[in-house]
Amino acid sequence: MDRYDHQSIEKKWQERWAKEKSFHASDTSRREKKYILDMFPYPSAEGLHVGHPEGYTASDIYSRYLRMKGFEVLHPMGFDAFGLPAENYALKTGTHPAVTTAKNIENMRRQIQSLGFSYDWDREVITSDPKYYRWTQWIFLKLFEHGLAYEADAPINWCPKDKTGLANEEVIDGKCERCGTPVTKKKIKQWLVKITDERYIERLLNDLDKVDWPENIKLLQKNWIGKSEGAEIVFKIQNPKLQTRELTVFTTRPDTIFGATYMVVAPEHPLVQDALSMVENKSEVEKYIHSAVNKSDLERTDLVKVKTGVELKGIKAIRPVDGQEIPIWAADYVLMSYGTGAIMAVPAHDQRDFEFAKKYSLPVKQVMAPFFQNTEDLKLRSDKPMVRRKLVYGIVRNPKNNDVLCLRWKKYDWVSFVVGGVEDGEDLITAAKREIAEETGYINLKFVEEINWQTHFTFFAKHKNENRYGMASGVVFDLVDETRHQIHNEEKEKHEPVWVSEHKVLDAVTHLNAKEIWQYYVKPAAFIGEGVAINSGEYDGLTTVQCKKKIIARLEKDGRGRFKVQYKLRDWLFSRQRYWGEPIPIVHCEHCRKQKKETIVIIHGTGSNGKANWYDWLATKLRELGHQVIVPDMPDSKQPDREQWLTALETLKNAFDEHTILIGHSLGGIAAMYFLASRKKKIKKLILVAPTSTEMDWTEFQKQHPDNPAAWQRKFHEAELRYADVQKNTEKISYYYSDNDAYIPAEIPEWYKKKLRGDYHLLPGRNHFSLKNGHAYTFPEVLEEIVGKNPLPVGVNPVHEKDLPVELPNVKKYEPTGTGESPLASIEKWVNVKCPKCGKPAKRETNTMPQWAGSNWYFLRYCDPKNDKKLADPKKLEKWLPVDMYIGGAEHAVLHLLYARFIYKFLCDIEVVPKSFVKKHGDEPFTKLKNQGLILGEDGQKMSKSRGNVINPDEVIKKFGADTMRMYEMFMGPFEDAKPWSTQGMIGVKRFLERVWNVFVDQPAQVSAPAMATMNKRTHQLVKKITVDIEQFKFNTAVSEYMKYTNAVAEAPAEFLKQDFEVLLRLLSPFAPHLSEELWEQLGHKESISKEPWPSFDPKLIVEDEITIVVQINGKVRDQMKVASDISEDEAKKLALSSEKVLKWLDGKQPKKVIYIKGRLVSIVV
RNA sequence: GCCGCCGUGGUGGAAUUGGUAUACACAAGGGACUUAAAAUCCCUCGGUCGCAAGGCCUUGUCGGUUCGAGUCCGACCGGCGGCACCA
Repeated sequence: MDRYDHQSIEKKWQERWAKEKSFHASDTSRREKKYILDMFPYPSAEGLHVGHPEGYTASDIYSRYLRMKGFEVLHPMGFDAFGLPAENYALKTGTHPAVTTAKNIENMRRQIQSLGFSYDWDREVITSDPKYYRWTQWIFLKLFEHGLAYEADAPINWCPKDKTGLANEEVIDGKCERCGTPVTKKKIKQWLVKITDERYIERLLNDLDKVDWPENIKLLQKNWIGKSEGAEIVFKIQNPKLQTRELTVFTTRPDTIFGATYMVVAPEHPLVQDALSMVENKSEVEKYIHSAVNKSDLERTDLVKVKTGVELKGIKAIRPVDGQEIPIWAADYVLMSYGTGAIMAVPAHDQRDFEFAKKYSLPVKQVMAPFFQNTEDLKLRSDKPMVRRKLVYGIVRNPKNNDVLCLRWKKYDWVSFVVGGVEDGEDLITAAKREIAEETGYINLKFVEEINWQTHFTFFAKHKNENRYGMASGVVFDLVDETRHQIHNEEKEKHEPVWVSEHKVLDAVTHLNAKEIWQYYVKPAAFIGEGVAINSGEYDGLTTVQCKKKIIARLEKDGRGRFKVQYKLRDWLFSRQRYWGEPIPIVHCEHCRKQKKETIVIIHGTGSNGKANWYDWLATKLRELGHQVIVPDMPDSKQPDREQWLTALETLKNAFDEHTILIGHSLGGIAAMYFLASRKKKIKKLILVAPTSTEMDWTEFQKQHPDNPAAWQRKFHEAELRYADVQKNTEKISYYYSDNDAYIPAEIPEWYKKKLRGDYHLLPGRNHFSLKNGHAYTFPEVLEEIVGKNPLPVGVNPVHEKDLPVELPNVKKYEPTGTGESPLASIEKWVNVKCPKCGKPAKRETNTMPQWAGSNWYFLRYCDPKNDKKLADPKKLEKWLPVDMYIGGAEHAVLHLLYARFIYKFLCDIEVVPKSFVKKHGDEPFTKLKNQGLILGEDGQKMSKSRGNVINPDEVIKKFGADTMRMYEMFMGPFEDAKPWSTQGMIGVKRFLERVWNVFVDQPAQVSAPAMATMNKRTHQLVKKITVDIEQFKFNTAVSEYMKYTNAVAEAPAEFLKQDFEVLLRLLSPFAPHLSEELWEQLGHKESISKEPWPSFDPKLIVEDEITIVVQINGKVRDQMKVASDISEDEAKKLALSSEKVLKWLDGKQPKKVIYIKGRLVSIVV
């Protein structure tokens, strides 16, 4: 036999596998399927990186292993071929990106194939192929149809010098990668995908629990989604001249609302512009806003530590719970992009607000007291009464040496400050002074400061035989001189004064609440934990959790707020101003846009406002679709006056024409009718939602609702209402009512039915369509009535499905336009098209999709890569999905994996993936995920051209062979860890493979011996270990196991037979397939080793008959003994205790305890 | 700052999940074969004391739980990754 010539062997087998399509995945096979997926690469000009084969080898080993185990394995490969580098190269050289890309793909495919991976190349997908991106575009159309893709102004990174938009990767340290100019933000109209949609976001969060992924990746996604629960609270703004009457904030701590001492809005907040004309410090505000808005991201993050802001002088907000007026500031520590862009600042309980308040001397009001519950001997006793006491800590400092006066308690192991009760009518300072004199005798004290900080605690007061609830704050004094009064004996028995150095106070003091006060005194900070409400009126004494609930309930009742869930996740920016990407299949049509849209006016009911109930939700939805919506706050809504309301509506008269839809809820309904009856012109539609009526019995109403003064209502409904005129002045009437409305008796809708023609909709169980009874935040029925089932924005028209793909035009120039538009915008021939809706001249969308667009669904296409009728045949999807194992780099932990999950869920929802399948397998695409660790350069640094530590896989393969490279990459270390490359280390693996080869050369007798005897025990053990290691992705220990095994063979070759070698080759074939195939063939087999079954082992044969047991004395190994593996506990102990060494170590002493761990050790305790 | 992960010989790493720490490999040193080199094979290889038998110490540092800790708990030190004013 020849020398191990890896080059010719590897070439031979790669050609044979390709020719015979050895790794074809059959769609029709009856065998159980497995789908093993690699993250497909970007075809870069540099070609393959040594990092790629790590993941590919692992997945290849796993795939080959599963095939041998009898599974039908889908193991595909493709290319994520759209992207920036090809476009940048085109800019430089004029070479078409398609050409560059094709060349790079060819090279990379060759490199990948030279490693002998078992891909089914017939299923290759390339995202830049029109046959592929046709379906990427199709998915976009579906997203658009379902309201999940929309246009909005969004900021892009903009290089003012190059006049071009930049991708995030092109921004290095806040500067343009090419010219070094600081990057600014520019707002342009862009496409966004609504990944935050309520139909998806909770599923994206919760379904993480259903997948077998590394915990850190799941956590990364969870944090990225960033869910927080709290409340949305509406603050009234007192200045009547402002258009903005309200400021809505989001907070996770509604329980601290009484501590909101000021408001902050982001510099970009609309209130700022609105208020500008009437603030007293206009130029100051303007200056601040200008500098804040123009700060780059870099500057904003750089200045994290220094918060800046400016007060909007002359404008105040009103705290809803107690009507307190508080100032409003604009500051860039509040971000427009999160929540509502405005906060209520609670400096006592939020660190950022605290820093800001300190800097600008704003009041800090504590409303949550830290609470400590004492345990052990101070534990509360349920049979004793609870007494609340106000306490004060008297902290005395000696200015000469900075020592602090403490008390050491004699009966207990305590140290505290002087502490005592505050008597009724006594102020803190007097009380503290009195206690200090009584307990320590010091009388000459100089008042320094009151620590305006309360802590609460409970304990059982033994001396009084009662439970105590203490509320403590502190007063600080300086010691003037050491004059001391006599102390009572009673006090002397209890405790003694001790002086503690100020640095040691925290260690010395034993009471947690005293420590807390001291800490606040030394370094005041916000208390962000949970506690007990104080200074909060009727809410005092409630815990944070209780207080949150009560305050939210109160705000909801008042229509001033509601429970709210907020996420950090933003919508997915889905357009790029680039050439080399999928064109967005949309046509913008001016003609369609110009068609008149409806104006919608919503009139609220008694005691409500325009933001309450479902009004805001409906208004937002309608505005998103391009409608004009007016939701006026009606004057004096608690005591509504008809004439005032009609006057208010009269001021909106320009809004009423034949396109107007008027919605009135409750009293707003009757108001709408009075208004309509007084007019001469028609409107389009009147929608009445549980309207009141002139027929209402207000006496009965008052009985039912004693807290709701009906007098105003009665007065409102007194005037005559000509229902015929109402009917006359509207094209259509639509009426919504409920079957359990506490305010509108059931006969009222019946009465209306006779009086007004229209569509009457009964919606059971909806109460009065208001917040007070239930959670009427949304009203999808009315929305659908106005805009239809799947509303689309006007003038933005999707390309017909049959016209897909919208192919990229062939161009010569790739320069950006300088306006921030895509290079496609200048290709007039392509841009100008007929509107797919009206046929008039229109323009194509010129933005292209981001790279994620093609990569978030490619694993579906592998199931049916050539289908030109559908994205993929449902039957084939059913056959292969979900992906059983997905392998790739952790850098895709958040974006790619989140987007892919989202798109997959969407495709499940629209039944591209069959419903029955989803029901059975769920809607998570990747059951199991493994991240390969980074391969570093030989210097332990990240590989990079500039460091010159890049390893070229082509050279490695040429010199050492594909099998050696594959095995070495597995041997380097744990699959998921980062690890440095070592060419030296590879030599060890190469030697190993040569040894395997030489075993056949040197031991022909044994190898060819007839396989009569049973397989070696060592081989059984090998089968077990390798099987377990592959299942657990512990490839590094698997390789070491092969090495140990061959070392054992080399030591005693005569003990191993042909069948042992055959098993070794089968086990080795996933790791080193070329060598294994070659030797397998040389052993006389005709069929490929990949078609062989995976070896099995006999568990009985693995057990050694003789094992070594260790004897420990007091935890130290003192002896070893060889015993039969089935030795009993008693025998083992007896044997251990009789060992010579053990006797010597025991030295006559009797063992206290003897522990036996089966098959491991005997532990003797002396 | 917050969240997560990690720290074992000269190096990459192993350790049956709480049970003989340093498997397997690389490097280094010594030897065999050879005119020589490469290749190959054999021996040594955590530290320290000892002629030896053997003892003592050792998994970033300190402390704890346990018969027993690289593994569990607490504090600290150092490194890596993610997020970064998210109300």
